[in-house]
Amino acid sequence: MSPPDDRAEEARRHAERFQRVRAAHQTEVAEDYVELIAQLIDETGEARVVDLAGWLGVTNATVNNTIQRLQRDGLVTTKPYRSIFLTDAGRDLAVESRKRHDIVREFLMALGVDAETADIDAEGIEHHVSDATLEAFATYLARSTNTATGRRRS
Amino acid sequence: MSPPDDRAEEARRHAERFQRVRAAHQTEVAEDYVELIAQLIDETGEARVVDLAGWLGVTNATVNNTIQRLQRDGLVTTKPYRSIFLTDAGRDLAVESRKRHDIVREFLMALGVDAETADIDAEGIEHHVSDATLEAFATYLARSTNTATGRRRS
DNA sequence: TATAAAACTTAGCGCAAGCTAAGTTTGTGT
DNA sequence: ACACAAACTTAGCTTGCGCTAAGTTTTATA
Ligand SMILES: [Mn+2]
Ligand SMILES: [Mn+2]
Ligand SMILES: [Mn+2]
Ligand SMILES: [Mn+2]
Repeated sequence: MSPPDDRAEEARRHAERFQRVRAAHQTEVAEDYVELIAQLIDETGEARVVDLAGWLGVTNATVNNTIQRLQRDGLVTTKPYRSIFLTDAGRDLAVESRKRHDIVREFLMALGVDAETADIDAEGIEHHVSDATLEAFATYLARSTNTATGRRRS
Repeated sequence: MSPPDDRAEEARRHAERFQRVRAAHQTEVAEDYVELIAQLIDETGEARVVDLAGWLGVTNATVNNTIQRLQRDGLVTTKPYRSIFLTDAGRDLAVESRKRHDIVREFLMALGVDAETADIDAEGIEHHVSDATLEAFATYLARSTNTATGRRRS
């Protein structure tokens, strides 16, 4: 059973999965940054380097480097010594990331995970959840919300 | 409401979460490698560089570099031009990673995610699931297995 | 308004993780 | 046994993403 060809095919698919994970890692920092930038702008009026550094737990210099990459990639704009703004693409990515992040966090809590743990785990998990899985999370969430509200499923 | 002190405290905790995610990323490659090495040894008798490269979707040279790091970190042993072995620490990490990986994958499938998507997402999610969350996944899994077997919850 | 503090940038570094190209060793088949 | 193929290693490169230290600009305050 399982001739070498099947085995090779299995390896190929396995490798494909890893390539997807590696790709996700490349967009991860961008997602976290734009999400945070959007939040800071909404809540405080502006996103400054020093704030991002404080909220992310990295140095100002690191934020600067990253912002340059994000600018290169068309997600933010900024002028020397001025605060950071999102481009349309950046704002879109921020909204999508935020939505995803919230669903993951709420899903974990609905499953019975405590809030602090849900916050921690969601920060990492959010970047590895496909649309299909997010859909499944949202469905579970809707059902458990209904249940909690007193409704019952058929 | 929410004086600056509360805000600063919120930022501190937010930063802490990111530091945890960054830490998880540093162990991620090691986990995937030892898990795969264990599997190859179990299924084929040995783990060779060329096989790892094929299953991971990277070049032989990359595998070599990584194996050197893993050896430096005490997870594997290997001699020039020979195949790769796990140390006790490596084997322990492999077993734990495999268990975690399986629970995540089965949990996603139990939630209604198709097998291929579950395989892809689990490959990334597994590294960001705390013990508490894994516990919650396992609990859900046990419950849904019972349900599928015909039993009903009280 | 001058000075000090805070914020921001730049320079220069390190490590992880990928790559290609070239060389070495091992294993196979005739 | 030899030749060739396959496997493995090495050298040298790139990018991402962290850091510290030093310099520049802006903002606050005395
Ligand atoms: Mn997020
Ligand atoms: Mn995140
Ligand atoms: Mn795994
Ligand atoms: Mn993985």
